[in-house]
Amino acid sequence: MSFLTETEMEKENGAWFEGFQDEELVRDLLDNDSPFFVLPQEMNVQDKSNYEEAAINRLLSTMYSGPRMEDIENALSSVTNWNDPNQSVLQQARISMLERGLSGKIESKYILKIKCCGNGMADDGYKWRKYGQKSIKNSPNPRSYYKCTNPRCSAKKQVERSIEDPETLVVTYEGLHLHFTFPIFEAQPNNQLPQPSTPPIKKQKRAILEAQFPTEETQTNADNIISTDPQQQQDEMTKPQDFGPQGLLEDMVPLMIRNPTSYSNVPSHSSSCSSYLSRSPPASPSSLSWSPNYAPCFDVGINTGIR
DNA sequence: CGGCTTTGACCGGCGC
DNA sequence: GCGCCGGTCAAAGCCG
Repeated sequence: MSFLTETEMEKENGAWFEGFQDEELVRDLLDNDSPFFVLPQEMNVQDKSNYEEAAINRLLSTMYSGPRMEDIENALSSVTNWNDPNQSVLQQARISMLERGLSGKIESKYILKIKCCGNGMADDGYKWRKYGQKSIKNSPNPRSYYKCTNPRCSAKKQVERSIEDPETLVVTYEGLHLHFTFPIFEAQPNNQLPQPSTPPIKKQKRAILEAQFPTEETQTNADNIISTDPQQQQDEMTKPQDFGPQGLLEDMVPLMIRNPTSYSNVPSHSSSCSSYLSRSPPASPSSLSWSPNYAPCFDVGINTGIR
């Protein structure tokens, strides 16, 4: 694929949007603020194919439900270098990603086999809601179906006990934790601010979300979202941790990993979806230690074989 | 009483 | 076309 100029890129993007049901996700992929397009620094831009592949693989592994701690830290600790020539390669990676058909069309699923630890229930950092259970043919164990409780997220997982080893749970993740992809309100380097004619994408997402889940509070704040006050815009864009009053707890998770000390400053109760936030926080400060040691103890949300 | 789980019904895809 | 199977829905029940 040939490189595109910025204008051509926007033109192409417009065409893609028409074909994607989840325009929001596409916007994420095209958003230079997305922490999931952090490229391996050791790679050379000359090696485009590997570079692109690495970027895609990184994105996939991070956006799926079970990000590794290093992925999270690397992604969140990096800031896009707008002068980096690698950015053009980055765009190519995004294009490839889109061409492969993300938006719920990723071919492969993420399958984890987890040795469960007794009857203990662990927590993978996300809150799931069980929506079904089925007996599977040729399997003595039923399969449970879970959806992410975040209303903006379409991530799902299936959990079933391994036939070979009853103590092993097979967790199949499907879909993306989309809410995890835009938690950062990072001030752009060089004090670059978006043109007033192009409001911040993340604010657009808020507007979209709030249109779907309007509340008295969010409706009140809607004025802020569409505000054209330049000073206000600048304030919003330069606040590094501006989640806005509608920030969901899960939005805060990556940020807290990155900057735990600021956690206490985060609004503790305000959401465009009360039913979601009324649940226990999926990542309380104590559970934020997404360390490799913690990872094996997933909350598979399945009763230990006895129903 | 609200949120969550359970569980049977329903639906669509696929193979015969 | 039909039946099987896996995935989803939604009403009812349970629980804190």
